[in-house]
Amino acid sequence: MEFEIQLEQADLKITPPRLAILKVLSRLKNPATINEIFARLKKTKIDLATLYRTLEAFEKAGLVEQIDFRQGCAYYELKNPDHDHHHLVCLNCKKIEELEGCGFSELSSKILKQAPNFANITHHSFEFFGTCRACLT
Amino acid sequence: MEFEIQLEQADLKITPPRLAILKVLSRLKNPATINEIFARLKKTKIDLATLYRTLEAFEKAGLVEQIDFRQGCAYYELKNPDHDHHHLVCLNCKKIEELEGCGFSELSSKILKQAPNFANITHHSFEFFGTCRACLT
DNA sequence: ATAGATGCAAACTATTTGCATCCTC
DNA sequence: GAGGATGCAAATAGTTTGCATCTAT
Repeated sequence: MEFEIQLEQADLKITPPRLAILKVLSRLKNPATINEIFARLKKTKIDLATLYRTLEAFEKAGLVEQIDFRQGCAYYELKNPDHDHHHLVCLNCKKIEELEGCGFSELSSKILKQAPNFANITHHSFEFFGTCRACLT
Repeated sequence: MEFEIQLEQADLKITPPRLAILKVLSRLKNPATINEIFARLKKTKIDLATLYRTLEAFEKAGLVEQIDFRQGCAYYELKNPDHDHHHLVCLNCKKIEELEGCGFSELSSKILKQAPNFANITHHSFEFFGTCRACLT
């Protein structure tokens, strides 16, 4: 199975909670909050603390991306190295729209040239916020 | 005084706490957390709740920018419409380096073309995270 | 067998809210 | 004088941690 391989390659033990979480993440159409992910796991009873710890481990392993949408809680999505993309979020209804990528690798080296005190760039946030037409009233 | 004018133009009453907070903000070299700002206000005793409410009011009025640096708390800095810039943050020692702007207005209209469901873009996050040379060990 | 993962409960931190009082306009 | 601003205390929400038990390797 694909999920087992992902975990193995990330040096993470293959456990039922992790498989269930990966499955939920793989079915998301958009980044989701801990609570949204938790809700979709209801059938597979998993502790919230485990969910937090697992997502943290996934992030460290590079399997998951944590995103800040200014909603006071973190959003998560599976990381796909081949799919550089960002988001546009309606600050009113929280609708999330995907945007094409920013060309991170070139951007990153350009920035490093501008910042001689830094050795590398490992993460970035590149999100946009506004009002969607439906919320314009 | 300049601060009084800023408050007046923002339709905010001129009060001692607000002036003190503006003064602290104006002296920051980098975005600061609530606690850092609070610490610099020690002489002017202001309640934390007031600080939160004030910064929120300032943000709504466009005087202040709230930034997320993935540290679990918000950072704030005075907004300067003429100085489009972003940041590079060391995830280890939290050092903040300023980067030149992203050309937001052109970027924004480009993005709106890509997202027909959206009416406007009011905020964006554009921050980079990595390791500074001093933390490389 | 052992290191790491999980569940449960408790703790923590950042932030928000209710309300009485105070101050600016 | 009136409406908004402040301080204080209490509440909330998201997240983290300690620890005993369990499980994957």
